[in-house]
Amino acid sequence: MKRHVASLLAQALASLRDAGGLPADVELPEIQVERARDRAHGDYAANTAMVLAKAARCKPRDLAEQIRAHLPESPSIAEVAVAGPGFLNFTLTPAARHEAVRSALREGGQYGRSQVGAGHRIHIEFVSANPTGPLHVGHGRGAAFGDALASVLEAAGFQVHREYYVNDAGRQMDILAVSFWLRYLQAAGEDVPFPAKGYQGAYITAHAQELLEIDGDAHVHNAAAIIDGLPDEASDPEGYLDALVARARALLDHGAYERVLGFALEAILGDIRADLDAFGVTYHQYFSERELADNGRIEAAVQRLADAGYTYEADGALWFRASELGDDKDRVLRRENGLTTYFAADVAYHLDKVERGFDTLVNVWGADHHGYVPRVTASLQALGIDPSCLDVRLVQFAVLYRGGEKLPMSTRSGEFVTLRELRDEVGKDAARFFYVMRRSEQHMDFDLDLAKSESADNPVYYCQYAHARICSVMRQLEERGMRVAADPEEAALERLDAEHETILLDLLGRYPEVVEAAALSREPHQVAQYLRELAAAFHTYYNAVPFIIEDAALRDARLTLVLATRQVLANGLGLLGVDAPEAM
RNA sequence: GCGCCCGUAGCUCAAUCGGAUAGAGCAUCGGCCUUCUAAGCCGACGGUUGCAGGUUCGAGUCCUGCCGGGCGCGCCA
Repeated sequence: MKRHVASLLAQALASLRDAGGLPADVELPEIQVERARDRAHGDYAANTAMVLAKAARCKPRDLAEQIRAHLPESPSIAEVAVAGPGFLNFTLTPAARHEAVRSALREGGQYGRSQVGAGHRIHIEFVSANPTGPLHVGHGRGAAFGDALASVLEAAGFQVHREYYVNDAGRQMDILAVSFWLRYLQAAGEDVPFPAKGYQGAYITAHAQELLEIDGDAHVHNAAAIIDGLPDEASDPEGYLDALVARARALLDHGAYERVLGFALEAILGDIRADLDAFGVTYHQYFSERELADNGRIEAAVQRLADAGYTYEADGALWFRASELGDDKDRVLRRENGLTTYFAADVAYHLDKVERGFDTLVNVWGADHHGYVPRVTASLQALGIDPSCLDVRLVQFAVLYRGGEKLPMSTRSGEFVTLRELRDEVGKDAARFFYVMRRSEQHMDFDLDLAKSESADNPVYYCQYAHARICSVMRQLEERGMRVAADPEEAALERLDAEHETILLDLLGRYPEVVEAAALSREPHQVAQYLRELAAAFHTYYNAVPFIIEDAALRDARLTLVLATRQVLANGLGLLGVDAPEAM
């Protein structure tokens, strides 16, 4: 409908220009049509006349009048008015308003979906937490946001690929393997000390026990052979850890080291997948950094940067000239010890995404990674790729509150709330809705007590209750031996003239525009905001007007409206990964 | 010190590419269940959009400078 109005305006401008009402050389602006914020301003408003007034050397309101006079007739538009400083306000005909209800019921789960993104292939990478421990609440917002955004993009017709980048290479994997092995040895009865810098979590101990049950004592070495000759841990904890890794590699031969590492990785990644699954988050692909390295893709990417003339050697390392492309400083690609950096892998990863044919790359990152954006952008540019294809969505952390108290969050001390604990406490639906309710760049306070509360204060229940209430109305209807006339096309929607009904009709018609806007601006919170508004409009209507009444035609009209509302609630909640229950 | 994000009602947050009188919820106060779920509804109160300039028909939104909060500034990932 919005596009329809825009096209009417475009025709009017062309016709006005042909008639000499506009200078022939004037450049016609992009037509901007927006939903009127105020009902008194009709349904749609256009600022065309104000934008064009200066170039046309004409007063905005006069120009608006001329445009209005040249607007073609439309069966959807009841009235066009010039208002304020020069707005053109369009009011829809009742029939056009009713179309939303009929479309929602005709299209069902498809209502609100569009094709604006057709032809585009979007790669969206989110969460990508290191596979060294369980997901915590810091990852939760990225998960909820990324998944909802992917769904919203799909609804707008984009072809979306959801991916999790697994950092399963490098030193942290060695530390994981050693931590895991030591816990395994302890489970087997060996008295080995556990390093302070190892991964301390109980999840390691639990999975190490599983390895012992499966592989038996195949990887057991006595404690003395492991510790003898290692440097002093207290004076150099990192060096101690590296020596421990070297010792483990030496003792665990014939692939045993890889076995332990692989087992640890699979176990932890399995936990992460299970958590995400229970959170309603799914991926098309888990992309392994190690495979990238094993396939020579990292070396190839580094070589491409070198070929492009963007590298140099200094201090024994290979550097990328990031500072020539907008970054603060140059960045190391290959260290003095010959190993490539995490950044080098990331260059290769982004190059790989582009080579897989995606025209847009969306990265959902924690806000603490923002300093990393310029160097990735620079690398794309150096590789001859237009960096505007990359959109990094920075997600701010949410601070959890319980009983008015801020919950401590520190990864270092292991004092973090896991995503699983959050889900156990407030449920998947509340967690997901709360996370996407706010703009991702906005710092957020997450009130656990509120998310748990079964009250009107809780926006999740508020929206879900609206859906459940409609289901309840339908059950009541059936109990009284009535049904809604089967064909919504036949419903006498012209009987819906109460203010509450007009508001609801209006909101239902807006839904496709909300989804489209949320997709194009990549802001899924717009859907959450809309759903609260829709639920509020429904609850108001419910309290003001009885649905199950004697007048069959009016009853059918109202119930048809209500059924369409239920459909839109379900569709919108679905995009956010929140269930739409039939009863509370 | 430099860079990025944020600052909107007492609190948590919205505000459609720069659009018309800045909106919700909570809290506070006052109403509404014999009637489709009160997990709901109605009303009242509440604002110099951190401060000062600038850009223009029009600024919460864009630019500059301050103030305040968060994050980042490794041959870690």
